[in-house]
Amino acid sequence: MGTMENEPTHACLGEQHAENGVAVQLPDPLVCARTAAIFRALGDVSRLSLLALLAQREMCVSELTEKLSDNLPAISQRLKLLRSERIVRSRRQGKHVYYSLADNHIALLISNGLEHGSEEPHG
Amino acid sequence: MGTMENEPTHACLGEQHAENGVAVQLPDPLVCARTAAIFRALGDVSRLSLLALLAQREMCVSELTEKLSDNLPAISQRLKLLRSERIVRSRRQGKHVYYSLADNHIALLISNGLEHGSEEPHG
DNA sequence: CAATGAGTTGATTGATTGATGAATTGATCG
DNA sequence: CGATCAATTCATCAATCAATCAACTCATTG
Repeated sequence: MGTMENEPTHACLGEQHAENGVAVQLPDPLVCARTAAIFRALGDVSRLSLLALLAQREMCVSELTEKLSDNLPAISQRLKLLRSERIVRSRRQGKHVYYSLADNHIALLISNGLEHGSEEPHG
Repeated sequence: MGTMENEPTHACLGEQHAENGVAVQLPDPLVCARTAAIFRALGDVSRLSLLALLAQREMCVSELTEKLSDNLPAISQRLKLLRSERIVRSRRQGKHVYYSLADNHIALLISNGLEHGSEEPHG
């Protein structure tokens, strides 16, 4: 819109904000982007349910379909998205394609999240 | 399997899927829903950048606005959403409202995520 | 109590995104 | 090879979501 580039609408006029003397460092935009992408991928009930199963053991698409009482193309779509974010890995064996969590870091992220979700009293 | 209700489009016909003999337990839908909501809230670059700042120390809305070079209403909106998910807490002091991460569990979730996002080579 | 600065709320709009089902590929076996 | 089961891909449509800005609240100060 304006030629005024990036002018903040509001700001504490002239106030010094380092009240406690501790300077903060801006997060790396690239790191934030990658991390947010992962969180976004985990932030869907269907996908998270799927991952909660894969956190227990490797499973093929049809078994996931069966356990989640959903249709196979839907599961496959979700797995594709999760694989594009390197959250799951796939391995073909005959007619079946087996999926598992990509690494232990992801497994921890998921179990920590689920733990938090379990503990929450309510709201 | 009795009636036609909820018939999956595809399934491994008659195959036994517990090849390794380990039964999986379905995740609690309520836990999944709450956890997914938290992950979804973390899964946005603007919100995550904001949280990365709050992970360092408590800050008021204007300081966040300044550090993130954004406009105040936008920041406030994001904080509102994060507060509704109990990810941040707010505390008023005079004209200023100070925000911080809601609890240590959330702080860990965020720092673990960012750590993962830093390590990833790329693709 | 008027003025000002800090923050919130509400409504609208544009962009993402997830669900769905048909068509396609890949693999095994008779 | 042709049949069949497993899985992926593609395109469309509806629902969700984030940005934006004006209007409003709340607290302080002159």
